Amino acid sequence: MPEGHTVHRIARQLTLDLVGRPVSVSSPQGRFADGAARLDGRTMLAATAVGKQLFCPFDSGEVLRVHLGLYGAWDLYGQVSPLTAGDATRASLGAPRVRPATRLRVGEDESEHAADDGLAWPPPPLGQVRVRLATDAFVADLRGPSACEVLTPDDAAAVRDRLGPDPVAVDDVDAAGEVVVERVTGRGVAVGQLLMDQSVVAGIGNIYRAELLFRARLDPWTPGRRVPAGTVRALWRDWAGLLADGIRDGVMLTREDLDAAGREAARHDPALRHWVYGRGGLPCRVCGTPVVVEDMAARRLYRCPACQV
DNA sequence: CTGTCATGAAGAG
DNA sequence: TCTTCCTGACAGT
Repeated sequence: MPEGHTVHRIARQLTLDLVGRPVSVSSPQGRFADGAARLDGRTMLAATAVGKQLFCPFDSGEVLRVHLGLYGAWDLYGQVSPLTAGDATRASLGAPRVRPATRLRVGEDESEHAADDGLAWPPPPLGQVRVRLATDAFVADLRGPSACEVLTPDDAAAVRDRLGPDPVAVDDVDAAGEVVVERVTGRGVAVGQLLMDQSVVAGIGNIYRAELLFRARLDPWTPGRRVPAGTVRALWRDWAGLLADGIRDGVMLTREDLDAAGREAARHDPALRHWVYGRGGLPCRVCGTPVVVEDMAARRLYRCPACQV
């Protein structure tokens, strides 16, 4: 499910297929009925991700805010615009009323696949759909979010202000990096915990956390104030690069050691994608020492006890 | 069928 | 640091 790259991809998708159009907003499940009624028929003005949060301002002056949490996902149907040149063959299959089809699950491991859905348009909601955003040609169904609410622009800005920098959302990447340097080196909390703190840096989840720290060969338990500023800058730049890759490819592939063939294999096999995440007890890909799994602030932490110092 | 686990984070104490 | 919320996949019975 979602770390930062997923939400940026969703923002791009909604920008292509909903922004600038009046959007039919409903809540098939009913739990967002009031919010849906306030937005229904309004034009979506933008769709923007900051960290793991999605903000969609409407011409009513209100802002839809969505956070997927641990389980949230979007299902897309109909004429789904290609996000990158690479998927160009697989978009908009035919006229929606005749051949709805492309169901594209975004949020899980993003193995997006088209599936023939039958004949009905609009497609019947699958599962508990909190909100449906629809045009004649495109449907986006949101299931299982931890947050889905309508905010005033001020309240939306307040939420954004509580977040640390997101490399994709900031104007000046280097200046934003200095903010992260201050927020990491100013505290005694473990750096592994600080990278997961959305008010320090936005968008990093458990997988990127483990992988960024391995790539830096840095022990996650190092207190923030013991991490050299240059190391934090390098972590920030690495995060910016990994996020850009994830947005482009739709996959969290964090191994820079793979050649083109290796990367292609890893795209299809989650077991090949990471250095340490999910590899507890397995040999470190660099030194062979078993990867350690332990708890850090109630989340699973993966690290190589030999490489990361 | 049940139990377990998961890429998140708010809120209580 | 613990509990709670939300959903789905999968392993085991």
